[in-house]
Amino acid sequence: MANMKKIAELAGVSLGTVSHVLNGTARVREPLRKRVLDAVRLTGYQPSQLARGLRRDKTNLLAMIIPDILNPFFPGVVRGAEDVAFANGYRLVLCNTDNDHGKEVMHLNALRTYLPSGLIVIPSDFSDLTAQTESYRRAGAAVVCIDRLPRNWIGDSVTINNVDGAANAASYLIGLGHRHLAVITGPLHLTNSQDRLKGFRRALKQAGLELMPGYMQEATFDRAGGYSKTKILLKMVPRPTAILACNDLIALGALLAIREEKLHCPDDISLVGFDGLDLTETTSPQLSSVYQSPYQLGAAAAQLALDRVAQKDAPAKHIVLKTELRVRDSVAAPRPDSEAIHTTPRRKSRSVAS
Amino acid sequence: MANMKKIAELAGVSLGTVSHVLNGTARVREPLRKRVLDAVRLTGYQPSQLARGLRRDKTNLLAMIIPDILNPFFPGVVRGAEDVAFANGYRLVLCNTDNDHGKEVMHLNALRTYLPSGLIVIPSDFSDLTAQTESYRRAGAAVVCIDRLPRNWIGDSVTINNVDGAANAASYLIGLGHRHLAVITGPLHLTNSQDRLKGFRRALKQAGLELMPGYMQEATFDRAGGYSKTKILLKMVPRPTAILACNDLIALGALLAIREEKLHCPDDISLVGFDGLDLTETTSPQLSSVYQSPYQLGAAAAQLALDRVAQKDAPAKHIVLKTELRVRDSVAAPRPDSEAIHTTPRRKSRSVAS
DNA sequence: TTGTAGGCGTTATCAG
DNA sequence: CTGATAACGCCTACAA
Repeated sequence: MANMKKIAELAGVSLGTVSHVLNGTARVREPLRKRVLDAVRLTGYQPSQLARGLRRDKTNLLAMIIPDILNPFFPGVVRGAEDVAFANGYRLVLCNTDNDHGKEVMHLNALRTYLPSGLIVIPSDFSDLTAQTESYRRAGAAVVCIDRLPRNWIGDSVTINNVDGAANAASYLIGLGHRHLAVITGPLHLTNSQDRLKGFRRALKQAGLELMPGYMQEATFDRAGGYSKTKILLKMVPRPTAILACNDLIALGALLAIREEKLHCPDDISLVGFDGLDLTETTSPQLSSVYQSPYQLGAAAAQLALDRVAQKDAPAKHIVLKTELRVRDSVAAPRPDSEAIHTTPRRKSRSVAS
Repeated sequence: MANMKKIAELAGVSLGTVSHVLNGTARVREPLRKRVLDAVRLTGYQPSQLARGLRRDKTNLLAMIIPDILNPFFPGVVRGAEDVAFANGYRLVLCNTDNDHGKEVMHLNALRTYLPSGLIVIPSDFSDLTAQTESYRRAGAAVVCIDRLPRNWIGDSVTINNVDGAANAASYLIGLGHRHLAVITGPLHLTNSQDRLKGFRRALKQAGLELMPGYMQEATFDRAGGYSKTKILLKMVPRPTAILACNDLIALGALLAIREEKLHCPDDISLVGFDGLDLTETTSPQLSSVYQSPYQLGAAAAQLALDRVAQKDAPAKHIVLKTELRVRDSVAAPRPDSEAIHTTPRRKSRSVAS
């Protein structure tokens, strides 16, 4: 490959001049400038990101650490980040942790030696990441945590309003007349799970309802988790008339369990998911869900990281994105016979922002 | 961060010795060796991948170019590649092309300057990539094309047996008694689309059936494509009794169109998808599909790339993975009244490998 | 405005 | 077996 030296020769100028032209780091007289640019075009020269990175102590790479790209929520996040990165001349290095903190630390340590400009992390759990990320910051790299936060996190972050999102969904169900609401949370060591539960609790409290013992089940954020916990819920007496599943995969598992128990959603039991993935549109019944935009989450994170690169010591930013309850066919008023009180049933209402 | 010089000082040896210990490039006497290793442990030293890459003319990065991580087929591919990469100390740089050849070329050119050891590409279309990839090969990087192949591709590749997969599905439908089979292909400038159509045609021919005019529709590989083309198919006279959708998203769109036309799958029309994504299990009816393993595709590609790095001039390898027809609820024998000939209906058969 | 030269952290060559 | 030392390609003072 061509390098700067060759360009310099071809253009009949010195190495420094080539660099100046390329980086606009000094005013170069037009004829020389043109000769350099011509040589660049002629050879298709592109500067070595490696050498440049070595010299500048920073590359145009953005490191991104996520739990698992196979979880349908994350591709959107990655894509959002990649688009913003690409638009600004950055590339994404992607790593999966499988929610394994050990793997996360390995990636964190390994990636640093590529001197990325920024690091976007969806933490594997609530472990403190300060030590690891601090070394990035010392190296001049921006660090942004998204979706959930590690213990003691005070740096930049992008999350969604989990509390309001969940509260909204629960309130909606309560408004339909439900009094026996159950919740299947994600792993409670994740801050987003905690917050969704908090929102659910808040809505119940506001309505003067109690969370019955056993009506709160903690599951993994996947179909299997939703399936098994729903099986438990459906056996309880009294059986809940509505379930808030704290993500869509859990809701999907719940739907399967409900179907398997020969119950009908929404007639026997209402179901609301969280995330609003595409797949909620193709189940039957179509799944109601608290929508959030994974793309926006990733894009905002990448933008925040790039901003931080430019403005090293602005105060930490905490972006909180909105959610939107999308009501579809999986919710209905409870059966009259299953409740003493019966409020007017509403169905097919449109979006309710939170 | 600590660097080799510091380690050398701390261990009281020379720079070269440190390098030798770290890379096993020369036998170093135990006491010295130990002192170096201790210094490394003490400082948490990690070699700069940038400097190393610059010197070696090659990094531990694997570049991966895919159409769109939002398409649910690709995350599996990426994950397979990442796992193999990670296990061998490599990291993945991920880029999306949106099937835009221009964007693809930009990525191709930009990524090269990071000197990745390998490049895994899912081509955006049938454009010739030889020029671009040749420059990778000259730089000593392995190039592997997967899923579909660009024009004139003679290098390493990993694909699936698209022809047999599609033929198998069509034969199965024919075996059920269907005589009016339609196919919705993907974009026909993609080799996988071409091959699936080829397989479909072969099965028809073998059964002495003809592909009726209009029964072959070309769509984009997404829900919208499947939806609109199915609408067309359902209006035809005679209406096809079975549709082979050349990927699952198309099948999903088809299902929606069928539902919207107040028809019933599989009673009125049988439907088979391609890919066997998770979402085929949660539709109703559950979607039959020609399964392939995206994870294996990605993993094989990464492995092939790493093998190639080790064995630069072994002959090009073309790995072809198998598919497996997964029969679920979306297929049935055609209605007796819709066909003169009526073969014995079969349902719920298990997997049929191809 | 342009050229020169030192050095970023490694690896690899070559003496000792 | 160990230690200097010269690149790798680029950026950036600093000198001209």
